Amino acid sequence: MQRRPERERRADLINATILEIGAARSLDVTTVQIAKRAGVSSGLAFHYFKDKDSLFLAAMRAILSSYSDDVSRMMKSAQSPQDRLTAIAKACFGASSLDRNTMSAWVVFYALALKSSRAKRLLNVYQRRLHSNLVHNLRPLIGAQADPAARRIAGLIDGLYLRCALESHAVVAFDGAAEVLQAIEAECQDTCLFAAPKTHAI
Amino acid sequence: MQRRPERERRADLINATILEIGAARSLDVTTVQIAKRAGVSSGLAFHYFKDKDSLFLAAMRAILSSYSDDVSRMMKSAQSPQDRLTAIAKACFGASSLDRNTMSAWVVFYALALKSSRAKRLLNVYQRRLHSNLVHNLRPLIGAQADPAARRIAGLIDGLYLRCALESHAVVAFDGAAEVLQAIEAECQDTCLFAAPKTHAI
DNA sequence: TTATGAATTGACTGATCAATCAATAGGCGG
DNA sequence: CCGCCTATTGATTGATCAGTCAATTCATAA
Repeated sequence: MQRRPERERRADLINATILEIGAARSLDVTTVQIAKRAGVSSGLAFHYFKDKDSLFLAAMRAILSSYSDDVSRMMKSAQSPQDRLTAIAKACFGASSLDRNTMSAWVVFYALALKSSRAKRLLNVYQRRLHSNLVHNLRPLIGAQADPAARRIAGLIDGLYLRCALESHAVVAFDGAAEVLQAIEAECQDTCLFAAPKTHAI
Repeated sequence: MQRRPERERRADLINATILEIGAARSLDVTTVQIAKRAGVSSGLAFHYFKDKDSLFLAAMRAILSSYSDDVSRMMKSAQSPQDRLTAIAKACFGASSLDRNTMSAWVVFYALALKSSRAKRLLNVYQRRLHSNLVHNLRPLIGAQADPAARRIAGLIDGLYLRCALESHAVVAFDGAAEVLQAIEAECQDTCLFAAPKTHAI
């Protein structure tokens, strides 16, 4: 019985939840499994989280905020709208987002958002941030077309990510970021203001 | 105890399964619920389907083949590649695909495909057919770029559909087909061979 | 050292549900 | 009308699990 501060225990349990969901590739995981993976008893899981749903939502929040951090970090060093769009695309398909457990959990949480309004609300935060990021950086390039174009780019990101997650291959064979950049370039060709930094060929 | 031929009973049960999954917005539906919705006892469901999984897969197959029929029907009357691409986009966001129960079930089945190899195989059939349809009709327009472009368009369709399914509004506010056509147009602008029939403005 | 309270355990409960199966009902040929 | 076969029923079983709680362990301060 090793004692640790609440902060770390919660983190352990959240992490274990993501790992178990990733391993099972669904929400069909028991609290005993999760607790065991975290190295604690099942009772402790309920000590720190009201119920199983709350634990799932905490795990979802963790994934979304880790993604959010990725985006922020990559945007920091970008100067131009073009660079920032590239940063967004790379963050979506960066190493931490492409972790297999994370990908599976993400898809599972998408499905969860269908029935859980709390999960849906979390997803909406992610979606709105992505859309706003895209619009903000597309507007200098294509003006009023930025909004509908951003909708399409965001949809494309989700769709490609979904397909990645469903691929069984251990390593993903194609570069999602490059695909997204290609699409952005296509969207901008009207006014020809966007030129992809380097990655043209897929 | 009303007797009906096997064919119809199976169809009833499959339909009830989709309705229940749609209502619950998840796979958390009991065989008793499904059977009741189909107007039979739970035992009969197991008489016609080996187990619950088989029933789920049958329902998934029904949705995919209904979508497939939509595409075929709409492609029939199309002559040019442009028209056929338009037909594909419209079929994906046509009335029968946008039925709320069907949309929910579709998303749920996507998640199911993560863990069930049988479900994944069904999804692969759909994905390959869509990709092949797209490539076949893009090639006359953009040649060698058809393949990567088709990957993006297919991803966009999945992503937009996913977002549709997550929208809570009873009626979907935006026209997915128009978005897809707009993206196709953007992909073709290099060579300027594609002009959308009419729907430019979203 | 002892007392206090917080962290941790894991056995237990009550509910749920997939799948089974013996019993019944209905159609159909003889 | 009688048997036979199949469709259909629904009570039952056996397993699973979320969540509870009384008991136990540990850290810390007095």
